[in-house]
Amino acid sequence: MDHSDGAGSGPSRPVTIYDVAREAGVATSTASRALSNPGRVSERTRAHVEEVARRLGYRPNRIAQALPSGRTRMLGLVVPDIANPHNARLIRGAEAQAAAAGYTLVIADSQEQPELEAAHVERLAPFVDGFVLSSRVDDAGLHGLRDRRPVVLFNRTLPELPSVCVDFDDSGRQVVEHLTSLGHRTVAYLRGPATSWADATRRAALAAHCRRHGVALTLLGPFPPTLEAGAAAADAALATDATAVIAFNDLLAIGVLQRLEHRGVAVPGALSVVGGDDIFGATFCRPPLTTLASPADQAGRTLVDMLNGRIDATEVVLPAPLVARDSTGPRRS
Amino acid sequence: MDHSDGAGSGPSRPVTIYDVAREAGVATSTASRALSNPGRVSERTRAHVEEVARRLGYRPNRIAQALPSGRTRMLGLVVPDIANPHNARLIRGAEAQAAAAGYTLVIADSQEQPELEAAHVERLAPFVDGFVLSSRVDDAGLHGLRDRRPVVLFNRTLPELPSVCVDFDDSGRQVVEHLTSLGHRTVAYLRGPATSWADATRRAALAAHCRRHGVALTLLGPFPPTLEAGAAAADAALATDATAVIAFNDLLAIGVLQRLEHRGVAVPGALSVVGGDDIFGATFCRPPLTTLASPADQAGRTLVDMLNGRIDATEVVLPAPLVARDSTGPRRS
DNA sequence: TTGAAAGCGCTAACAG
DNA sequence: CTGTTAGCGCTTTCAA
Repeated sequence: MDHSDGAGSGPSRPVTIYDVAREAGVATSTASRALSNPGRVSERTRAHVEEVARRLGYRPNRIAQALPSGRTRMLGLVVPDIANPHNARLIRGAEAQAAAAGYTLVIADSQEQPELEAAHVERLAPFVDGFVLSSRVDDAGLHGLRDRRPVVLFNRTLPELPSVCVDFDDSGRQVVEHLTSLGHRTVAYLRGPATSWADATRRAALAAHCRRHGVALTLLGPFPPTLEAGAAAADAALATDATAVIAFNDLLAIGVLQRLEHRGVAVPGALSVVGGDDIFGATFCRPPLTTLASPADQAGRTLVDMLNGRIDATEVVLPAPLVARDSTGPRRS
Repeated sequence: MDHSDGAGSGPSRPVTIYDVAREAGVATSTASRALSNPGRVSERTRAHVEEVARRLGYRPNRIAQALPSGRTRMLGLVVPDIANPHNARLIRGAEAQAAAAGYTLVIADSQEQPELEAAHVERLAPFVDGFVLSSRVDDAGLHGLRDRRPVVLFNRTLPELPSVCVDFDDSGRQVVEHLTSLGHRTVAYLRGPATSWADATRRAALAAHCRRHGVALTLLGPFPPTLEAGAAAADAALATDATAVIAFNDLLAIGVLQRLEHRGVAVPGALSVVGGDDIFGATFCRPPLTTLASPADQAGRTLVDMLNGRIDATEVVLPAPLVARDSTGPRRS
């Protein structure tokens, strides 16, 4: 099928606003106003220009629009691991809200590497109006970026930067109380990446609540937050006298579960295991994982709203209720 | 034109190539050449301009660069479900190869909705030099897009469009032979989305191989390719006399496994289950899932190479070997 | 209400 | 090898 308009004369160039203006018999500025700034032009003209534009199949060149204004109506979202279902929820939430506001969300995966994250941000920056970051970059790097583009942070706080975080303190309390109610007095925390603000915060909250409840807390790691790292993490935990372990996230926790099964350690009989974000898999691993229901989708929506200035709060904290499944149980006697 | 910088008055505008040229005492075109077209300028000048650019902190305005050339060095990748770990592998592969070629990959999630996919493509098109699509859009829609931007397809073929597909025929053969070798003679296929080319192709391959081996094949569905849909799919399968079921993908297969356990149906004792893409979760669901090792990461790399013209093959077919785990076993007697 | 014209920052002819 | 200049397509003053 031939969609060209100039009777078979070469590949037809895209229709510009000049074509529309000429065809409609008005100035380009009038055409521009009619199309994108209705109200500053007579109704008759507007309708006419619009009709012509439609007839010609005119599509504004977004790049050209962006050049003078500097605005592209695109938002960047960088996650540390796109294979982690937890981030999929963040993405879904952010994307829905971005679309609702007429923005396009572009997603990038930093694979837990701060350098890769920085590279992505560097590349995307010229094309986006702002960033949602689930970041592994250090504070200085984040501050540097802020001068270029507006930034909002997921699960991380930094002075001057808006953020949405899980309530690590309260969820830490829930976990510790859950474990103490089951009789546990010796607990190990399996750390996530050293560059993770969430890990540091979670760890601190856990430490505080353990102290308050007279629970001994052992810190193990850091470990990569992956299924594979679960083996080493499980072995490390078994080398302590902990009767329960809390993992940085579900990926690590499920990996731990696999290793424990492999080593013949009963869960929760011999060891209780707690995860961190209630991902896909937490319901069907063996045993189903006790974890925290991280509200990543809502976080995504809220972050985009903040970036667009539709919410002017600067530090939003979202609850992450404990979901008790079968990987935790009474302390072995 | 006023390109002055006005010594310290107000928020410093970004430094442009004009600033660099003036500071270096050369023409803008010389500065441009020195920076982006080395070789057509004297070594001395090049070095000098580069030094000045660095000192001033010059960063080319990508939007401005893209306006005349129409090229942004960005590639779009749209997947039907970003929460499906299978797609995460596709993304990883594509991203790595894009980065290696100096491209930025922007990712979008169509949530299995053709309309949403079309909307994403529409929005991204002005900003990307081409698309990798794991598409649910119909053939006509795809052809329309092709006139706008280069497109390559994952797990779908269409005349005139380059594609990378899993070898559905051979993987179908492997599955059928695996099941017949276990004594199965009555098999059900749990369909995926009606808009999925992969589903249609897989189904056809399965049908052909079943016929060849004298196996009765029942088609059930279509079902959404989700964990949740697994319940209905399992129930439908149990209502037939099939002794083995093949699911469109692992998400659905794992959902089936959950439902079967819930209903007290032994796997593989009473029913064997086969998945489709070997995702995260396939190793630790109960029982571990027999499935096909879909080479999504390699597909991602190859697709990007095709888009960049680094590979000029037009239809690449990748093998997806059967991975036999514990969800398949001898037919119940 | 409409038109003319000046840029947005960069690249690419075309001269010199 | 380097400088001058004309756009890329659009928005936006500034006049009329």
